[in-house]
Amino acid sequence: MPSRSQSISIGELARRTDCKPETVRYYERIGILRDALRTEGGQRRYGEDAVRRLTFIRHARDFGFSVDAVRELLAMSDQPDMPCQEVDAIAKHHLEKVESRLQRLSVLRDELQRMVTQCAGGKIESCRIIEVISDHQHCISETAHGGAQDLG
Amino acid sequence: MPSRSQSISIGELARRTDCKPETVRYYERIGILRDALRTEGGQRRYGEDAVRRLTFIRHARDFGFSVDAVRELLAMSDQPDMPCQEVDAIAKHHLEKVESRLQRLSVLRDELQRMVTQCAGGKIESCRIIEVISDHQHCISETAHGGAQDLG
DNA sequence: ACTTGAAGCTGTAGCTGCTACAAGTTTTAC
DNA sequence: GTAAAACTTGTAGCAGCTACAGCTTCAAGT
Repeated sequence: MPSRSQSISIGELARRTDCKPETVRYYERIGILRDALRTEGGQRRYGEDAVRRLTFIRHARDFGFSVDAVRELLAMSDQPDMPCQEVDAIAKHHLEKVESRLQRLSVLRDELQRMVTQCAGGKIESCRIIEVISDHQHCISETAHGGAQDLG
Repeated sequence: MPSRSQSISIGELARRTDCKPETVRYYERIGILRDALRTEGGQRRYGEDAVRRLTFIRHARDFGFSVDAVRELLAMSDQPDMPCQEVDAIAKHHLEKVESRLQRLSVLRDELQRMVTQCAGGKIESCRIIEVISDHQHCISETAHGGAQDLG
């Protein structure tokens, strides 16, 4: 059983784990945070265990693990006696994805760098950037770059 | 005026630009592809100009430009007499985003690499990976890694 | 000319991972 | 006791497509 004192409000939990109350409710809805205890008036109250669990979730998300991966990691961390091969596999798989993304992004960077430096600053008609986008022939790599979504 | 022969079907257009008919319709709906001519029966028919425009769009997307950026780039490429400063600005801005993303991803890779290599392969209880995710103290960088979404 | 099957049409819902309302209720502090 | 802050649920929105369902049209073969 978790700690006796279930006195943390959703707002405080959010503050302590650097996220928003909406996100906490979202995690509850999709089932990676357990349903919270409620006050008589129906508000959620949490204990320290929830802080730990949510910290884990947020941290794993920071590492770029998908919510599904986080779900698996959580399930595993709830089974401390099991061997950690699967944890290892998930992490390695993720690492591979990060590495391949890194590869593609750096090709992209080179391509962009090249096209920016080659722009002579004249008319659009003769702009190197527009030219390169118009015609893949101008690219270094023959294959698609694979996009670069979510660069926020 | 574009070419006289508007005889390319949406499927063929999609094939020639390496995307799907749904995507073409989507681009039309959001207004970056002009409304196509229609057969009597209501099917879309395109000319070579549409192939060029869609190629531009897809290629710009491959470079990671957002749809909004693509919209601006298209508007500019339609004005060949204008100076290309703005094109340049968009590309540079994008390059910066790619570079900062690269930075963060490589920090992430190092972190992941470290945690994978340190995993001794025992029980979850003592698994380095779970440990690191649980406690940010174990990380090299003090700040958040910023996520690594969409690594597909 | 007729049939068949592929390809097209519209409209809507789904994906990820939240975020942002609106309209009402509860808690907290004074 | 009251006012403000924080909470509640439910729903819709973001990007950039993708995937249906249920129907229509087109192109090719006979």
